Amino acid sequence: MTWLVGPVRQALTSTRRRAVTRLCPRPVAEESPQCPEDHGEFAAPWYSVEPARTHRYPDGVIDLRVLRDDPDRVRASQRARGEDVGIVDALLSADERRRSSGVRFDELRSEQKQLGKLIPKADGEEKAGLLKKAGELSAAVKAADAEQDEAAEETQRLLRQLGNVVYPDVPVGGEEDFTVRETIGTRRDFAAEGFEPKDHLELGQLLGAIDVERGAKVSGSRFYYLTGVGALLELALVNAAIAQATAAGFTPMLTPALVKPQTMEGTGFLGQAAQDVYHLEKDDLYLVGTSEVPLAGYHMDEIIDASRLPLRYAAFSPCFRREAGSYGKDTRGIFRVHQFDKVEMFSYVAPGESEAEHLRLLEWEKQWLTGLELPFQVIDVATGDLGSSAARKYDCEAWVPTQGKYREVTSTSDCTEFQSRRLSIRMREGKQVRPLATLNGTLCAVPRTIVALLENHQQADGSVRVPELLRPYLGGRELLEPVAA
RNA sequence: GGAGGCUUCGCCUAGUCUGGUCUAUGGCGCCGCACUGCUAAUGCGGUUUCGGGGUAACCCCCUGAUCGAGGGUUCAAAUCCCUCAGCCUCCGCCA
Repeated sequence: MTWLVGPVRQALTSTRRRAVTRLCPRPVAEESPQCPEDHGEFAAPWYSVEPARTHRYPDGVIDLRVLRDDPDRVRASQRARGEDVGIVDALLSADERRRSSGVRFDELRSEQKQLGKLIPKADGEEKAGLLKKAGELSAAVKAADAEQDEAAEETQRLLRQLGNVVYPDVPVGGEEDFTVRETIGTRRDFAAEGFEPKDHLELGQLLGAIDVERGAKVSGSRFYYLTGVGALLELALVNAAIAQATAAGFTPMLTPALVKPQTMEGTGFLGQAAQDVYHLEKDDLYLVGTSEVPLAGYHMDEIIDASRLPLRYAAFSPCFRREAGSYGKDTRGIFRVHQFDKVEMFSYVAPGESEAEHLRLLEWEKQWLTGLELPFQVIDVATGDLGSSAARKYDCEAWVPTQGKYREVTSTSDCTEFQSRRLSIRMREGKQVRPLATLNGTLCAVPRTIVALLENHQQADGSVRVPELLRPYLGGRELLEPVAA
């Protein structure tokens, strides 16, 4: 492992009070004595963290100054999402109150500080007089402080309720109002091939790959075991996905599955999605529904030098979902489950870069699904179906023959500055410090990918053809074959 | 789970006992300028983040907050008290 040194490092860290003191980047230059460890092939950047100071002023979805200047943009976004529009005016007035009470506090506090300097120098009667005055001033300062705090909290509370401002060209409407961007791959004609396709559960049982009965016995409905080739298939998928992501320059990560409320809240999962999140009350920790959460939290309260962007991480993690709003939906098999594993991509980029990065994430997803030889379509998800953090979302939906439908297997969201503002993640560019953009995208959500693979690659005899991409990860196996009952 | 130590504006650090002179010291790093034929060296200046106000806007100016977080005592808190978090050391328990 070698290091960038000298002028290159200087160029990377050219700002005044830079966030990065040392880098351990991938390109090879010459030996440096500074890094104590060899990070190997997948070196994560090694750097000292510049913590962002916490502060009591509101920081939410958008810059309050932007809101003041162009409230109509936010109103339009809320309307498109089908969410509260009146909140914008409540927010504007709370902000007004916050600023005016802030001015009062500042003036009083300034006076108090000046007065405080005179006291130790004074004696006798003069001192008594000053103390009396200072006492009165102190009470006034406390009152003004409380008022300011109250107004700031109210502003914060309202600000946090706003969804991300959607892009103006996102299709408006509900779940069914998406637009199809493109359709890729060819759907098989099972009638022409002369057999009735089996669904993924039947196939999974034939192959000895999926056991939902025992999943239910041990853990309840929507739990399952992957057994035999099913278990091997997951490991193959995960390894192949990590390999693709790593080749594309992502840093592979294994992340915590339990996070603090602050992290969960900052990523936007405790708003409309809260009912879908598992909470461990005793410890006040949340089980993540996606590694997007720990990946977004990774740089929480940090300032990242612009030269280090984009930062790309690919995490493998378990995901937990209560599926509270989906009783009765997709109850058969492993399409919708409470626990599954997923390889997720996550990017930190400069705000102006987010749309381009979003398309890149989509391309990587398409590359993955194409490699698995699955027929799928790409949709631009409608405003009403976006998570609160997303300004736009593209889903890839794989064809599921036995359902006669395209079903979501990957999803990529451009969260613009939503998460970085809430988690206080910023970038330093020259003298400027400002929020950056975060994006996430599924590479491989294991159970759904298995559903699509089994159904699309099944043969008449119940065996399943392994796409070439996966063969090296399955010991060269070309076919998954039924096991004797 | 128990005991102790630590946490200061990139990094290291002074300051905490004895509250006000802290506008938080010094070093390193970095930025700018000067000087030397380049680099180096030296000198001088600068170097947290966030809010608000002034400004058409930038530079800039004024002002407030920020010494792990929150609360308390006080005219006044880096400094005293309480709660919590994180890190380190030791003990116990446990994959």
